[in-house]
Amino acid sequence: MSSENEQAGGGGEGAPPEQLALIRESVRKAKTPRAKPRTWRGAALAKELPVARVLVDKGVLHLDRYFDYAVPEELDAQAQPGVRVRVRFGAGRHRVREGRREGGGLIDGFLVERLPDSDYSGPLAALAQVVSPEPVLSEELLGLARAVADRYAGSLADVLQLAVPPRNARAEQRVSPEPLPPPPAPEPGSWQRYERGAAFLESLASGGAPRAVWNALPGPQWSEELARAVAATLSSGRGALVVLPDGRAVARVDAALTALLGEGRHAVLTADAGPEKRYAQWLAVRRGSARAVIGTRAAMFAPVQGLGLVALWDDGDDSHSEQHAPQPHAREVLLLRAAQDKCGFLLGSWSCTVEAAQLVESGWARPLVAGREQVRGAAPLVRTVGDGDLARDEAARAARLPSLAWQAVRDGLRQGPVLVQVPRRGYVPRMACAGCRAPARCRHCSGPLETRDGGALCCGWCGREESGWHCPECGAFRLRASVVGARRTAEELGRAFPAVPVRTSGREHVLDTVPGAPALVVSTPGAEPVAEGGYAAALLLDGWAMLGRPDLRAGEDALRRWIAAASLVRPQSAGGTVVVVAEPTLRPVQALVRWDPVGHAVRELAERAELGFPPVSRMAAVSGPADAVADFLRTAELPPEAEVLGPVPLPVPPPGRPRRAGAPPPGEQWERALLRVPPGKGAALAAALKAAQAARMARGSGGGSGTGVWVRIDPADIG
DNA sequence: AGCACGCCGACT
DNA sequence: GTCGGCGTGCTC
Repeated sequence: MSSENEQAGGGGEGAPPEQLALIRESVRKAKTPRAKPRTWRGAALAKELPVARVLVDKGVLHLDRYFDYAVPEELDAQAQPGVRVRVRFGAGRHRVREGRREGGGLIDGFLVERLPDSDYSGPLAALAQVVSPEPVLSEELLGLARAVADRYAGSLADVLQLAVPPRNARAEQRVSPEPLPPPPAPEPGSWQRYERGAAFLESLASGGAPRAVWNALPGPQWSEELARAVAATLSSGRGALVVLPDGRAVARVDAALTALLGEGRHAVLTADAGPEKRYAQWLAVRRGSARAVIGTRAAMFAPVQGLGLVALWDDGDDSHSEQHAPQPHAREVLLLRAAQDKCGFLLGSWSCTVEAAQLVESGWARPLVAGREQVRGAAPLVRTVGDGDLARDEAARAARLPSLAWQAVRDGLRQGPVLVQVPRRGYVPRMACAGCRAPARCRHCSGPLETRDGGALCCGWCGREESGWHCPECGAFRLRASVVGARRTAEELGRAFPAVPVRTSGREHVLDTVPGAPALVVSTPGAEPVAEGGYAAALLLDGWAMLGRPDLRAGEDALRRWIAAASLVRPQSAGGTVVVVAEPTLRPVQALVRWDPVGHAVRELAERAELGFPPVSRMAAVSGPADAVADFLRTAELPPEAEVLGPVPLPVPPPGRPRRAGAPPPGEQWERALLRVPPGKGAALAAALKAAQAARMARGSGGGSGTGVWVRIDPADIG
């Protein structure tokens, strides 16, 4: 889709006569919709399809369209759709010296299409170079990138930067191995534990495109189950793609696939391989020598040939959110991909996100769940204890542990390793009702209430001050901020069991596995090692920190992390016990006890719909210096349904801390407005934001730097 | 982003 | 007259 420019480029008094002639000619020709391609003299053009439509590789939004170039005869053979090219681009090149155009820089681009003529009325510049004959940008990949750019109000070039790895000549030179013939369809194996598990595999194996939200049973079988889904898809002669949250998960599925299918059928795409190896793997996938791909989020764009299945494990893990503009989420990208390629879709997790529940609720995907007796057979016993109930035991008091928790650890250590989950530092507490601990929300827009510097209670979304707050749940008038200090508890715990080794796993040093012998394993959420034979018990100490985060997902996230830890514990029948120290009446705590993450997500979804929260409504955040945000909101032509919340001041980041994308530079005061649209209007909102951003950029209020604003669709941390 | 075009004020 | 200020708009 290239926008027609009716005016001739350049022109004016200073132009050389040759150019004036061309301008006059093009003005005359402007009435004819399709002009014959003309270029500056001297160049012999390709005889067939002499026009190349090029996507210029610049992330700037107002350049987010195609430009036509003439194909010189000598580049005719190489200039195929999908190849990387270099072109001269930039104004001020309407100078002719020695019969050749010059000026403007050489920039990279992708050749999108070859055409018989151009709808551009001016003279075309010629392609400067075909960088390599490798057609890296297929029609499918371009279509996907376009859809992702639209969904996230980003530029196509930005998305392509995520989707196509940088070229490496040596990797391109390597010969990719011949593809292996499809393997036989696998046995359903442990998929039989799920009500529709075997049918799901059969559908994949027979060329179908089933779409499922899979609530995985606790335990280590998930990676093998994913491998079987991949094998079933391969057996139908199609390709499969699995996106995983981190390197440890990739290693597990890699091992499971190798065990099931041997080497050579799947490629592993992770960021930690060097650029050459990464590109070589990517090329092997594109060339069809590996039909199955597993990897971390960058693999979501992998150019798998004849895609039959896209799968995602644990979509609630925030590492599935891309860090680079426009920050697409792997789940959303794979959704777009499944829709575009009409392939199977599998979203698996031990837990369940609200988005996953919505896919089932809307009828787009079917639930893939196990019966209650299977769940009971696989899950540990979960017990809760409020943090008021302190033990009488001296050592337990030192560790500030309730007696039930203390007993669980002591008993567990007789049988094997015991996992202790402690919160990560840096969780911001939010305001909650002092009586029932329900989160305090704004009565106008349901945003989270926060205390400002002056001590006044304000909404974090719309900025309205709240003076007469009382709890709508229980009627109490007092608020409390959540506080934590459980890391110390874990240290005390280690001191209380001096005979037992203490291992720690956390951000800096993550343990992959621990032996089955008695040990205290202290870990932050997400870093829990797998224990051989499963943990005998787990103690989840971070209730308040997890539930107190100023985030919409606090409840869902807490449940997901608890479930992830508890899934590493032996089943109840083998003595596995989990104790969670948190208020037993809270919804996520109850969901853990009943082991019902799906039910929790469904209820949460209903509540979000009622309150106008994402993912039912779609939200976007616009942040930047106050005047820039105000200007953006004034000039943007938002859809009529759009609701503007705020802007409110963002916290000023203290100096010295590394700056996050979209966050103010240290010491600077920024504001943020939230935009909200009802279901079905997300695309319109994204389009409006993209247009407004493009208009601002063209006016020179550059994006990212200077007086620009950041636009983020589906913002995280929105209270 | 660059970079030229173009329409206004000070200058040889 | 014309040199050059930077405001505006385009880049095939």
